Amino acid sequence: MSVINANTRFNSKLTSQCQNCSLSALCLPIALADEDVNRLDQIIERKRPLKKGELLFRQGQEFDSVFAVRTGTLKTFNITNTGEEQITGFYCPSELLGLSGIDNNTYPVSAKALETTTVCEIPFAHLEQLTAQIPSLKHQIFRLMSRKICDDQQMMVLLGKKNADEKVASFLMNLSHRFKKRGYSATSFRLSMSRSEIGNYLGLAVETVSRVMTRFQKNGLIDVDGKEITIVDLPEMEKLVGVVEECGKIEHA
Amino acid sequence: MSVINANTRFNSKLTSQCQNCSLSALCLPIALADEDVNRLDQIIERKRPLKKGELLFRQGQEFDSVFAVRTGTLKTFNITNTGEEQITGFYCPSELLGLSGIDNNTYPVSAKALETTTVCEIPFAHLEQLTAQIPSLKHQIFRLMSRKICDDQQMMVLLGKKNADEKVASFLMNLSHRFKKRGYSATSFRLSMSRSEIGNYLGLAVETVSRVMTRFQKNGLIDVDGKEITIVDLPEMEKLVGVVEECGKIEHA
DNA sequence: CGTCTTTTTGAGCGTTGTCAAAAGAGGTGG
DNA sequence: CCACCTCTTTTGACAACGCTCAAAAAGACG
Repeated sequence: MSVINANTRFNSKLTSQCQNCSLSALCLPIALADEDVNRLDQIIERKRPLKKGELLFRQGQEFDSVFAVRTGTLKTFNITNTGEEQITGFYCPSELLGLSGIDNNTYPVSAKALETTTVCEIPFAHLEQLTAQIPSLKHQIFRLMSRKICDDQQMMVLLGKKNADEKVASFLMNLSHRFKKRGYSATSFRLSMSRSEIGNYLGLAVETVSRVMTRFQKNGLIDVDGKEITIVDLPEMEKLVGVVEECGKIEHA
Repeated sequence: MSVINANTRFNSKLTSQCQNCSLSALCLPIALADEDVNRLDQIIERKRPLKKGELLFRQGQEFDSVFAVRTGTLKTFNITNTGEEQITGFYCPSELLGLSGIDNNTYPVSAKALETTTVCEIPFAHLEQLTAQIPSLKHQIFRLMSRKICDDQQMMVLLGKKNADEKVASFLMNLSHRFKKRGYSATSFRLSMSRSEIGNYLGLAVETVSRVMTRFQKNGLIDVDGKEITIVDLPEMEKLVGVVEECGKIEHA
């Protein structure tokens, strides 16, 4: 479980580029001119896949790059002084992680692959240079960071105000929305994280997560088969989510 | 309690400018050339003071500007679908708010003055233009947003993992650090928010906040006199804070 | 000085965490 | 391919932390 060398490229020539990447519409939801996409392409490094459990970067490590998930899932987490881990986020394909490292030039969290995962590495210094030439790229980065702030604040509402049922429902519906946006089923998907990781993330004990999910199934809200989740009663689940999810709900141009 | 007109300037010529502002070192912790500070100055509007309870901006309102607090304090909050408010942050002098509005071009939260408060309004479109001419300003904005992401994640750890004692201790120590950074006493300060607002922010009932503070006083950790707080046993308080506060602790250049 | 709000304090209850153990899933090697 | 081991998930019993309700005390404000 060592941090993989940031310089290790993986078959760079053969892997798809931004133009061909099915995620580009999500990853770059701006109308970049072809030449601009090319310029972006040139700074992006496509790394060898991470195996389950491998670290993409480590808390305290010098910040170099932000990463876009291509396939797989990652979690980011802190290690508290009592030695336990606190998960601060899960990252699905098309999503960007590492932005929190800009401030101190150090990653404040570690990022670990939950399954075999491929990412695009975007050296931030290069990206920042490029924003001087492509103003819309700059705006896009501002927006991505702003969005992250919104999302985290919704998470704060979840942690501070919601009970166990609402937390679990919100978590599942959040994943549902994210899968839907990527063109996957909004009602049927596979959890790449363990119950324990869900509980950790939601501020709940594992047992509580398990109990809530079982009860949801009994009540016909969802169907659980191990890590496979099917959302059966979408309206009722939405109702449980409750509080307005300002940032998550609104579709972005 | 209406939103004040964003165009209302307050005595713009007479109020201090960035060069003279005692907060500039915090507000602009970068070595901007004099001419650059001037350019920044020109886009900043200094608004008339907000009275306690007035809104600086309202959830759902179109995003125009970010704001730097000059004096006073603000809170940002969401209104949940059950009509209750969820406070997402408190803002002290030199701190910037409104960044979460960039993403949707809409403020996802409302901002309300907790006391008489003055702010500098920075129209974001102008600021963004200016970043094209001043790369270090652009970097500074990236850093500020990155910092906000770090801070919010620390807040997520607090809400998800800490008990009532640790939450209250963390809250007080966080304020202490912020006051210290601004040159005020780290051990003696005035809370501009009510117990109810603290509880709301920390995910605790008012009564719990009150009880914890009373107990802290009994145990010689702090001294409470209404809204006046004195931190008596700083090491013990730091110990209670517990988990590593990666972002908050490190001093920024 | 009276009224309204905020804060404090007390009592009792409920949700969720902890502990424990069984059941299930996944991985390894013979 | 099955047996075995380990890790994860589920389920149950119980306890505790923090919430709710209620009322008194202390401030704030006109």
